[in-house]
Amino acid sequence: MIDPHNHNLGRNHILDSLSATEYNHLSPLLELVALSLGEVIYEPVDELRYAYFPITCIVSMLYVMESGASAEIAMVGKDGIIGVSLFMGGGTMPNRAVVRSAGYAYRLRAELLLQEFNRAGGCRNGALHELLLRYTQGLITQIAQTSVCNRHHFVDQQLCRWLLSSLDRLPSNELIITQELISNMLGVRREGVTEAARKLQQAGLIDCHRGRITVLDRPGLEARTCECYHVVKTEHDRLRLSPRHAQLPSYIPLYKDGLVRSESLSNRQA
Amino acid sequence: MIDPHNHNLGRNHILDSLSATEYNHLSPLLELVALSLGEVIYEPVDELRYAYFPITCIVSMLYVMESGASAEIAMVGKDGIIGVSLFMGGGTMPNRAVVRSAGYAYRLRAELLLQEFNRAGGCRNGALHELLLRYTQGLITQIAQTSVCNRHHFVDQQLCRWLLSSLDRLPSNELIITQELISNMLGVRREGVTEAARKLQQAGLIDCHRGRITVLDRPGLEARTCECYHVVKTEHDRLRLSPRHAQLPSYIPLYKDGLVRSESLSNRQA
DNA sequence: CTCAGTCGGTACGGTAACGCACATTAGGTA
DNA sequence: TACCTAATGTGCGTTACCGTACCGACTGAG
Repeated sequence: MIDPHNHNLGRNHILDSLSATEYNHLSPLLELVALSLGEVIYEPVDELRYAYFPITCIVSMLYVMESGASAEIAMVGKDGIIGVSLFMGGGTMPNRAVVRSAGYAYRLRAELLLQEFNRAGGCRNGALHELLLRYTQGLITQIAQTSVCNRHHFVDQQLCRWLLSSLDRLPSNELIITQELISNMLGVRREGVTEAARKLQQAGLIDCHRGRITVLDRPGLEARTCECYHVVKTEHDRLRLSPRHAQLPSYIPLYKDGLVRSESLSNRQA
Repeated sequence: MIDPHNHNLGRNHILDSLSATEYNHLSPLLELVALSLGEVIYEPVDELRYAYFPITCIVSMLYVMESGASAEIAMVGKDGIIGVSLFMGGGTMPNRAVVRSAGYAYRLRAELLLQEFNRAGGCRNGALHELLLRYTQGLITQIAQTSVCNRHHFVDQQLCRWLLSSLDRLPSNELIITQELISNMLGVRREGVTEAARKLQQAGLIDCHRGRITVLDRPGLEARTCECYHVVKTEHDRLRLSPRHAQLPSYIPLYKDGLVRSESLSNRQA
């Protein structure tokens, strides 16, 4: 069995943020598992038996509509955990978690996660408690920004955002995924993704090849994506780094004089 | 000063779910405030000084883009709390919270909220801790479903969803809001809302009149809205009612054989 | 009452994305 | 090798929504 720690595959950010004492306490309980493309971690009504800490894989939370159409709600990789409903108290979530990039993850039995989550560190809650909640706040921002992006931005921009977000969670610059799959994540037509990808390829930013996308020019993608990517990334980094109370982000996109600025709700200017 | 408890204005669900002992401990710390339309509770980088428990008001969390365009991320009324970033650990959130329906709320100083949140009940976390986290999970579902709705559903359906969600948080069947404002929440053109509202009015479901919308036929709206409303409502009720581990919802919309059902990611059928 | 400003209704050309149909090509398999 | 399927590319009519413009009507202030 491989050990990701020795193979330089990168590790899970939440686990990495634990103190040595805490990690040593937890590590014998973790089980390394290989997750393959398409594997379903949970369905809408499933009570989770495990929480997953991805290392090299990426898992998508996605909602599948009655019509069969779908949309990705959030993606989780080495930055996070699958199974927030365990410690948030709901037990289940009305969406599906599916592996969309094969790789490794640690898994932890649900009851053990809860035990660690509720373990008091001194008179307060423990480190894992704080880490998980802070990650979940970042997840909220990711979901919210996806919503905004769905509303206002072009497929081209959304594809850039999606590629960049994926890249941030992968060890290389290569994505193993078909355009059809991406279209299911973005909730658009497959042809729309093809069209957008063609533009990026013509601009020399990516190379598409039968279920494999190689990113050639990351800064180029960053220049083409919408603000949504940056908002989520900045917030994510802020929440990851700040141990207790986060410092303000250097990127402050919202102090435009838009809708509902101060007193009046109706002072909108473009 | 009015006391909402005596005026039958309804109360805040989170506070209501506390035991008598816990509520009595908290209640002297709560301050009743009147919030007026357009008031901004927090801006993206604001450290919150108070958490707000709406009673009769509705507060929207909305993101305002660089261009000035906006989109509502979630709405919070008597069902919830404004200020999740306080106990989730991030301190701030990259969006704006603004009062979009005037009314009353209790507010609680941030440090007192945190104190209560972290207060252990026996060997475990306290009731408020659990209530707040469970509410936050519902909030996640609300945000996620808004994202899905933005992607896939018509403005007509979204307007129905929005009206119904608002209605659930209001004491009467009357909304005091302009169509322009609604368009800012939904992130669409004002004319789009006018058009959709006209259809609903012609169908006899609502009555629009200069910044005032009266809902005449709630079931009619429910029949016209998309699944998104029901998903959020069902999940919300489930999370509110279940004290520890939630029972399964009676409404299970996701067991269609859509995308990424079991093994294969690419077995999509409409 | 008068007037100004807000709010809502209507129209029209433009366009991003859709639904569908079909051609092409790469890669694995017999 | 030949074949078959999955993956990608392309075209075309349709449509929901956009941007803009303009107008009528209601409301509240003076």
